[in-house]
Amino acid sequence: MLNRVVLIGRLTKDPELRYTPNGVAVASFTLAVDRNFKNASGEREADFIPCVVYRQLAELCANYLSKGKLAAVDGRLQVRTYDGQDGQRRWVYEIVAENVRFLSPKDGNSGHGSSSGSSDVGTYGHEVSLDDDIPF
Amino acid sequence: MLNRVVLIGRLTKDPELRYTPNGVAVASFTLAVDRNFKNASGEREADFIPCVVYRQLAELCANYLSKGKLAAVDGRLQVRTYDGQDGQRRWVYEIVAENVRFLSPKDGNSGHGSSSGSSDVGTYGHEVSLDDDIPF
Amino acid sequence: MLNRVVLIGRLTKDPELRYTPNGVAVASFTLAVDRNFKNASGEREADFIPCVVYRQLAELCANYLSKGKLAAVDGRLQVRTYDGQDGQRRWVYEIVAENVRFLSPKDGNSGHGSSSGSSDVGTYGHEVSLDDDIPF
Amino acid sequence: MLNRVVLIGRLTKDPELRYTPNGVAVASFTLAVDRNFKNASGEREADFIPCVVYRQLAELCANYLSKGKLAAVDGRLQVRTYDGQDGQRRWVYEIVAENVRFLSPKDGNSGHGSSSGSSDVGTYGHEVSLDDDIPF
DNA sequence: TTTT
DNA sequence: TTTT
Repeated sequence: MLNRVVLIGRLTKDPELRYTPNGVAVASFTLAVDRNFKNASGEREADFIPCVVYRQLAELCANYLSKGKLAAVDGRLQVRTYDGQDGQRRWVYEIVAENVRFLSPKDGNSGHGSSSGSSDVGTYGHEVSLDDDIPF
Repeated sequence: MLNRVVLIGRLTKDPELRYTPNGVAVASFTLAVDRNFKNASGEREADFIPCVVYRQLAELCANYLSKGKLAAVDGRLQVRTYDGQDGQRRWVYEIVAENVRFLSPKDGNSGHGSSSGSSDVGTYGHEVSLDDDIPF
Repeated sequence: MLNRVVLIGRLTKDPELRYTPNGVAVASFTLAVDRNFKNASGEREADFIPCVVYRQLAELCANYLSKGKLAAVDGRLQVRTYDGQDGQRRWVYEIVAENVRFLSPKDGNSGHGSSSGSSDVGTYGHEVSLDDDIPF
Repeated sequence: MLNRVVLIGRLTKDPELRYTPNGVAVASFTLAVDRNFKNASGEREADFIPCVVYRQLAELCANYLSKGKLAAVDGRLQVRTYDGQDGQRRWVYEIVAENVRFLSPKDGNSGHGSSSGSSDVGTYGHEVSLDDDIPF
C-alpha cells in the first residue's frame, strides 16, 4: 500500500552499472548508514543497505558517485526471492531508489581518478534530477 | 546518518511476542505491502517485510494486531548479520518500528477468537501511542 | 533537494474538485492528523494539514474520499506565496500528494449519499493507484 | 496518527537560539529546499520551510549550522494558530525536527566568522546525535 | 524576510 | 513461511 524509505549514508564501493537485455541502465551500490546509537562496546555501527537505481538516474549515479561519497536515497524497500544453487530459497532486500541526491562536494578536476578519496574544494548538494520540467 | 521507513500493509500472521532475558517485550510480525504496479502477468505482488517492536509498543501490537489487520509502521531499516549452522553468513533485514498505527476497525466482542477474520463494526485509526504527554 | 512527507489522518470535509484552465483536475482537502501527545489540559490535538492532488488521482480522491474518511498521503511540502488584497504577502503551505491511500472501508451501497457518515461493512485498504504497470 | 517529514536543504540564515521561560533551548531556522522541477521560465525555485528544534539538539544546531549550510531534517509538520494584532487568525506551519544531520563540511578554524561562506576542507556528514547509547 |  |  505505502512503502517509503529515506536514507543518508556513504557508498561502500563505487557503483556498479549494468544494462538489462532491453537496454535499461541499472546501477547498484550499498550505503553505509551510521546508526545514531552506540553498541554495548561503545562503537557506532552502520547498517549496510543495498540500493538499485534504474534508467537515466542510474547513469548519473555511476558518474557522480564513488566509494566514500555521501548520498541521500529516496525510494521503496523491495523484497525479491530466488532459489539458490543449493535448492534453498533466498531473499534479497534492496532499496529501489526513485531519487538520489549527491551530498559530497564534486570532485575537482585535478587530474586523478574519480574515487581518489580526498576531494578538492567544489560545490555539493548540487542539483541532479530527472524530474525537470514536470511541475506536477 | 538518516534512516527512515514508513510502511502500510497487512499482517501475514498474528504477531509473535517474546521477552529478552532482561524482560524487554519484543513483538515481531511481517507486513504484506502491496506494490503499486502490476507484474508481467498482470498481478499485483506484495513485498513481505519483517518488523520488530520493543517494550510497551510490543505488547500493544500483540493485543491489537492479528493476521490480516492493516497497520502503519514508522521506523528504520536495520541489517543484522549472523553465521548460519552451515558456516554461511546470513543477513537479516527488518524494520525496527518506532511507531505503529492500527488501521483496522477494532474487533467487536462477538465471543470468538482474535483472528476470526471478519470483524464487527468498530472504530479504527484509533490512537495507541507511547508518546503521550511528551509535547516535544 | 529532498522533500518527503507522509501523513495519515481524516478528512475534515469532502474534497473539493476543480479544473485548471487547461483541464487538469485538482482535488483539495484537509487532513486532521492527531498528534501523539496530549496538551497541557490532557487533550489530544490534531494538526490540520491542507493537501492538493492533481490529475487522475484527484478524481479518484473526489470519488473515494469524503468527510471523516481515513487516508494516507505521500508527497512533498510546498510553499506558495501570494499578495493579499490588503497588500500583505501571505504564504500557503500545502502537501502536494503524489500518492493517496484510502484506509476507510468502502461505503456500502445502502442507497444514501457518499458522505453519509456511518459506513456499512466493506473492504478497505484497497488498491487505488496510478502507477499501475510501471515496474520501475 | 502519523506525520513524518524528511527535508534536505540549506539554511537561509544563521539559526536563532532562544530559551523558553522554563529554560528549554529552542533553535529555529528556515531551510531552502530546491524543487526538482523548473518553473515556466526555466528557473528552479525552492520551498522555504521553517524548522524548530528543542533542547540539546537546538544547541548543537546553533553551534554547527549557519547560513548556507546543508542540513537534513527529520521530524513532523506542526500547525499552530494564533490571532494577529489585527484580529485576524493566522496559521504557523513549521517542522518540529526530531533529528538534524549536518551535511556541510565542518568550518576550518581559519580565524574568520562562522558564516564566512567558503569553508575550508573538513569532514562532514559527521555524527551529531542525541540518541547515543539508546539501542532501542 | 530567503539558500548554493 | 506469507496479507485483503
